Amino acid sequence: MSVRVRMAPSPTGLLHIGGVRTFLFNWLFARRWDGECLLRIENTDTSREVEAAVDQIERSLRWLGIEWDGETRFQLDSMERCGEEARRLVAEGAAYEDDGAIRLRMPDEGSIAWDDAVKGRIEFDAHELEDPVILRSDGRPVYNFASPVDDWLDGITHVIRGDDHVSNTPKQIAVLRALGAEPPVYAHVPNVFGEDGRKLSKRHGAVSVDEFRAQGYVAPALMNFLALLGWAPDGETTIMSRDELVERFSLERVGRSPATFDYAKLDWMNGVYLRGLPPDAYAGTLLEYARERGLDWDEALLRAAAPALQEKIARLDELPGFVGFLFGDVEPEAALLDRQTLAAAAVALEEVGSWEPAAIEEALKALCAELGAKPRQVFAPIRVAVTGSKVSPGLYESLALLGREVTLARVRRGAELAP
RNA sequence: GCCCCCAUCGACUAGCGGCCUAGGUCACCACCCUUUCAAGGUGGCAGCACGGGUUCGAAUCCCGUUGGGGGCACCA
Repeated sequence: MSVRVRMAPSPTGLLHIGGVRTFLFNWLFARRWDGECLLRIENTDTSREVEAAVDQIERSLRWLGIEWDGETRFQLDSMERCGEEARRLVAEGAAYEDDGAIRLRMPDEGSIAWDDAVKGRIEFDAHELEDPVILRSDGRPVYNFASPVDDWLDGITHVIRGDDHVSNTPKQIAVLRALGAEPPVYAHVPNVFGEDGRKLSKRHGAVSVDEFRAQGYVAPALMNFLALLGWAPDGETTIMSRDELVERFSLERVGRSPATFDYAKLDWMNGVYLRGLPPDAYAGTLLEYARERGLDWDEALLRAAAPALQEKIARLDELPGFVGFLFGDVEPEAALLDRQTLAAAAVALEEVGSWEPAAIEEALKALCAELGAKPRQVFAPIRVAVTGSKVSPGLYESLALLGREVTLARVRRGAELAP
């Protein structure tokens, strides 16, 4: 039997990163076993809000590189079928009417148990299980009924979901058994926590895929990081491509204890991916990000600046801080400037023949010798005058990129501004 | 309150009875490199929650305690 799983988001709010991690495990598992991965929206109504949420979910998943098979499905579409099945169960005596609603008859004796693919055997005593409502008095199915019915109808073989569903599972198994269906394999993966050990929420930082994207994380890095949250192929490997993740993924190696989301490690990993990009792919990434952020920057200039940046930033949102000076005026802090150094620098730079990094370096080195000062002393005020910041890409490259005219103007202005 | 789950460095984890003097990665610290910031290099700090068992031998198995999480809807 081939594998078939489903990603089942509810269309409320933004797609949460914890949920995405669960979806990733589903997708990885399906790809690993050459199976199918469905996308089923667990909606109970159709509205503009739902539409927007579905759109956001699909966009986020696509951006991350998690694709699904076939059309997006909607739980709402099987509502009628759920009603029919519920009435069938009543007719068969497996369920009964109660105050207009329909309840499933749970066993009075024994227990309901299953071998969870990540948590091992889980057992619930029948005495603890009350007869759950499966159809509301208004005829709409309840989640714990609609979900297993859909799983059955869709031929789902493995239900991989957050472990907050553990206590729903006996009810769903009972539904399936009453229906005469074979329950799927269940795999309950631990949830992801924020740094304070509590549920990952907004105040910990980015939580939706859109936010991670806006902060300048790249999809392969985020995928790699997410995969390692609660799963590890061994004790050594950390950087893995999409293909490698697919190849090595297994449910058996998913941990049973919850993991904490570590933003610092994500930053590091994002830097690894950014640095590993081929030069033009890197430039393309910068460009795309700048456009998404609404920065109307000159393409050629940004591309030219890319190499000077690649070793510098771990997240794309550091971009404006590093190369913004190339695309707009700067306001240097006067206290960081030095009149004498800048005046001398202006003279030295005027004499540079061909305006390129090597020649600029030569001129500035000579200036250091002339002033009898360390490069760090001489370069600091120049950097501030030209880039408006104490931190920038390499000075020679920065000046070369900026051009002779603008550079000289800023150096001279810096000399005037200096105390 | 009842039920279920979980427990290795600050974080992610490897470990599935002897390869453990507990390994890797992030973070942190120190040093090196260095025009800033990074990147890189070298070294370092740091952990089996606690208490009982089982065993020749336990991070690994069992029980209890403590701590954390989740669930107890005509929500999903």
